[in-house]
Amino acid sequence: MRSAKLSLVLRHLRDHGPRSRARLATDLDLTRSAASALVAELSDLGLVRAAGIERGGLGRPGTSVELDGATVCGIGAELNVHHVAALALDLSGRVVAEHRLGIDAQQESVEQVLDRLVGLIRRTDDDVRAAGGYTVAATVGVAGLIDRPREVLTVAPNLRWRDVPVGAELRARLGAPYAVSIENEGNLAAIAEALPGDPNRQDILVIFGEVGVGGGIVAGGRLLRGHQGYAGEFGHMIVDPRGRRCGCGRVGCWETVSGLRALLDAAADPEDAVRDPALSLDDRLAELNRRADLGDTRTIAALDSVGSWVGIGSAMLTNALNPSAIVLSGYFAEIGRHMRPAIEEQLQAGVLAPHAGGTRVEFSTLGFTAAVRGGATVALDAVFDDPTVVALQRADALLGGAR
Amino acid sequence: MRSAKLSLVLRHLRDHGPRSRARLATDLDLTRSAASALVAELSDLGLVRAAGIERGGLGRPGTSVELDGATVCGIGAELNVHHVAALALDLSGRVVAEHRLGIDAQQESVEQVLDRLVGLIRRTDDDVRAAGGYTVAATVGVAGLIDRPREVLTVAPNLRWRDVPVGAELRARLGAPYAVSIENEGNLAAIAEALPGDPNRQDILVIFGEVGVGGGIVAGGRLLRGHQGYAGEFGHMIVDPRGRRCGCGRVGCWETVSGLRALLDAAADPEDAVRDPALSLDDRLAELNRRADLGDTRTIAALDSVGSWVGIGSAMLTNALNPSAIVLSGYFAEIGRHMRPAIEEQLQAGVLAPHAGGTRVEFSTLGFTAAVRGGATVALDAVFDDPTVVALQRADALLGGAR
DNA sequence: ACTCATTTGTTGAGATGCCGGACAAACTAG
DNA sequence: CTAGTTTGTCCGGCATCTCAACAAATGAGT
Repeated sequence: MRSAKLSLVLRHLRDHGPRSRARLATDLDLTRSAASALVAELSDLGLVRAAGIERGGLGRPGTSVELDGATVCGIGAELNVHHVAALALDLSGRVVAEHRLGIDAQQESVEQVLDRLVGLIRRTDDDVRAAGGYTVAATVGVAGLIDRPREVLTVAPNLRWRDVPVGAELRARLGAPYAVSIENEGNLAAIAEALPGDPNRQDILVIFGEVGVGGGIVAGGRLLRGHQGYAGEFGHMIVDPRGRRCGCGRVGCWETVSGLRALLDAAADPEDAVRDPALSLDDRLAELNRRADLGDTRTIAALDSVGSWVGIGSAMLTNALNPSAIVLSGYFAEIGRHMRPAIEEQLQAGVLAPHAGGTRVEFSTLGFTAAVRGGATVALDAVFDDPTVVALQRADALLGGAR
Repeated sequence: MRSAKLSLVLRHLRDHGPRSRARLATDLDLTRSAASALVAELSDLGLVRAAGIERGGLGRPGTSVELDGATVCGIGAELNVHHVAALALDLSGRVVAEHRLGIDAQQESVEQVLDRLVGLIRRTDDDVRAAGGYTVAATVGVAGLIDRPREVLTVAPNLRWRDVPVGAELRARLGAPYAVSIENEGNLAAIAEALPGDPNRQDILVIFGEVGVGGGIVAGGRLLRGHQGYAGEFGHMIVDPRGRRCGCGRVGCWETVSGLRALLDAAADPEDAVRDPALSLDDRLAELNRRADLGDTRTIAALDSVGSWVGIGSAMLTNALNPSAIVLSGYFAEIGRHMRPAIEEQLQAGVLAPHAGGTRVEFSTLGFTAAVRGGATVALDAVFDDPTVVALQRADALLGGAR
C-alpha cells in the first residue's frame, strides 16, 4: 500500500523525468502534502535527490526532484557463444561499470564458462562498490531456452548445452547478497528497447539477428514470457518448408533465410573476405554496407532477398501482435538501412490492417549491449516495484561486506 | 485505494470460489478484521452474500461468502455476417438472458443491422431488469478490425463495411445509462476461454475458425490487444505464398488452407450436400464427422491436410508466444478431434522447445457463444476493477428508469 | 457429558497515512 | 514596489488498517 505509492512516484520520475513535488501531485492525482511525504521517504531511502530549481514559470519556482543514481545499481549479464559480458546500470540509467570477454563456449566446459561469467559479474559488483554504491540484483541473459519456473537452461543449440541449472549454479558460485535470476537473451534485448515512458515503445516486437535469429515481445510495456518462458523464439518459425536445413535439425526455419549466414552466402563467394569468420563482424558488415552504397548489384540483390524474408516473418508476427514498432537489432541494425525497402514492402503486402496497422520499422541503437542493458533493467525493477526493499538491501550490503 | 482492496477480494472470490472471511484473510494476507470489513462493504454493495456454513474442520466453522449474482449483470453482444446475438451474464457467471437473430449483413444496410443489434441488446437489458437486476456495461464484438483508440470499425471484409464508428452509433441508438464498448470478435472469444483462476488458461492462444480464421491471445490472464487493437488476425498470416488467393486480396493466407472452405473443398465434390451453403453448418459438419468415423478415405485425407496447416500456423505462433494451451474454437471444435493427430504432429515438428514447449491442444466447449460470453466478461470487468462503481450505477438504474 | 483446544467472526483501541485547508516562501508581471 | 501566482510544509480530521481481546461454535479427549 505504502510501497505501491512510492513505486508509483519512482516510476513516474523514471518515465517522465525530473519534476517538482507539485507537478508530481497533479500528474499522479495526489495532494501536494502526500507527494511531499512520499518524496521525503524516497529521499531517506537514497533513491531520489533535489535536482535544481525550475525557473521560468509564474509563481514560486519548484524544486525539481530526480532519481538519485549514485547508490543503487542493477547488474545485467550475458552468456553467449562468443562472449560473456556484464554491465551495471544505476537507477537513472547511467552505465556504472561494463566488462566484456571473448570466449568460445563450444571449446570450453560448462564450468569454465560459468566461472568466467561469475568473474565478470564479481568485477562489475566490485566497481559498483568502489563507486560508492551497491547491487540490488543481477539478471543473466542466456542464448537458449530458459524454463522459467525451474530456472533451467533447457536447450541451447548454439552453446551446445542441455538442461543446465544456470540459475542455481551462478547463485552457488557468486554467494552474493543480491538476487540472481536468468532470462532468455532475446527477451532481455526486447526489454532494453522498450524505453520507459515512450508511448511508441510499449507494444513492440524486437527481432535480434546474428547467426541465429531471436527476439522478444513487449506488450503493454511488459515482457511477454509465455507459459514457461519460451516466448520470442522467432528464428525457428518455419517459413519456407522447401528451403534449407537449419542448425536445429528442421527445414526452412526463418533464421535460415534471414540470419547472418543467409546474407553472407547470398552476397559473396566462399573465398570472399566478408565470409571469413576470422575477421571481425563489424568490419565485414561495414564492407557490405560500402558495396551496397557503391551500387554493387549482387550485394543489393542479397540484401533485398534477405530483407524480403525478414519482412515476410515480420508481417506474420504483426498480424498476430499489432505492435507499434518492429525494432531490428543485432546485425540488422548495422546493415538494415539497405533492407528497409524490402522489409516495408513485405510488411505492407502481408499485413491485413491498412498501412500495416501503423507498425513502424525501426533499428536498434543499442548495439551489442542490448541484452545486458535489459538485464540490468530487470534487476532494477525490484526497486521500482517496491522501493522499500533497498532499506533491507542497504543494511545487508553495509553489514555483510564479506561474502 | 479502498476500491483496490475490494477489487482484490471480489476477484479472489471469482477466481477461487466461495470461502470464509478467515480464509480470505490468510489467502490475501489481510487481518481477519480487514477481511470482515471488506466483505461487509461488498455485501452492502450487493456484490456478495452468505453461502452457507463450512463444516468439517477443527474449531468454529466459517460462514462461506460467495459472489451474489442476482443483481449485477454485464451484457456481451456480437455483430457477425450471418447473425447478431446478445447475452447477459451475472457476477457469478450465470447466463441471465440470451438472444440470437439470423441476418445477412451483406444484404442489409449498416443502419438496419445496427438497429437489429440494438433491439437485441435492449431486449436483453429488459430481461435483466425483469429478473430484478441491472446492467453495468455492454461490450460488442464485431467481425472486423477495431481501431480501439478511435472506437471505429476500420475494415470488415466479410461484412463489407469500412470505417464505421460502431461505438458511437450504438451509444447514440441505445442512449443507455451503462457504458458501451466495442472489441474484435476473436479477442472476445479468447477472453471467454481464459477461465479465471485456472492456471492452465492464463497464457493461451485461441484460434477461431469459420469461413475466416481469427482469434486472440491471452498473456498472463490479460488480453493482448496490440498497439491499435488489431492483434489476433491470425487468418491473414501468409503461410503458403504459392497457394490460393484469399478474400482479402492476398495469396496464401492461413485461412485459405485452414478455413472451413478449404476443408469442404478438399473433402467433397461441388455437388456434394456437405458443400451446400443452404444446409445448416452443424449438419454438414456432423456428416463429415460421420464419414470420418466410418473411415472414408477422402474425408480423412482432407482433415489430415487441413489439420497439418492448422498445426503449421499454430507452431509458428507457439514459437513466438509459448502458450500453455492452444484452444481451437468455431468449426474446429466440432470436427477437430479428427484433426488432432495432424495438428499435434506439426506442432511437435515445428516448435523449437522440447515437447512443443508443453503447449497442449484443446477444443473449445463454448460453441457459438464464445464471443458474447467474452463480451459480458469484459463488461463485468468494470465491477471487478472497481466494485464501488455499482453504488453509482445502482442509483442511476433505479432513478433513471426512463431512457 | 463435560472440558479443553481450536478456529471464526466481531469489536474497540491505537497507529498510520491521506486529504483539506491554512500559511509562509519565492518568484513574475505590471 | 505591489499584487497575483505557485510551491512546499504544517496541522487537524477522517478513513483504514493492525493488534489484541473476546464471545461463539465446533471437534477431540477423557
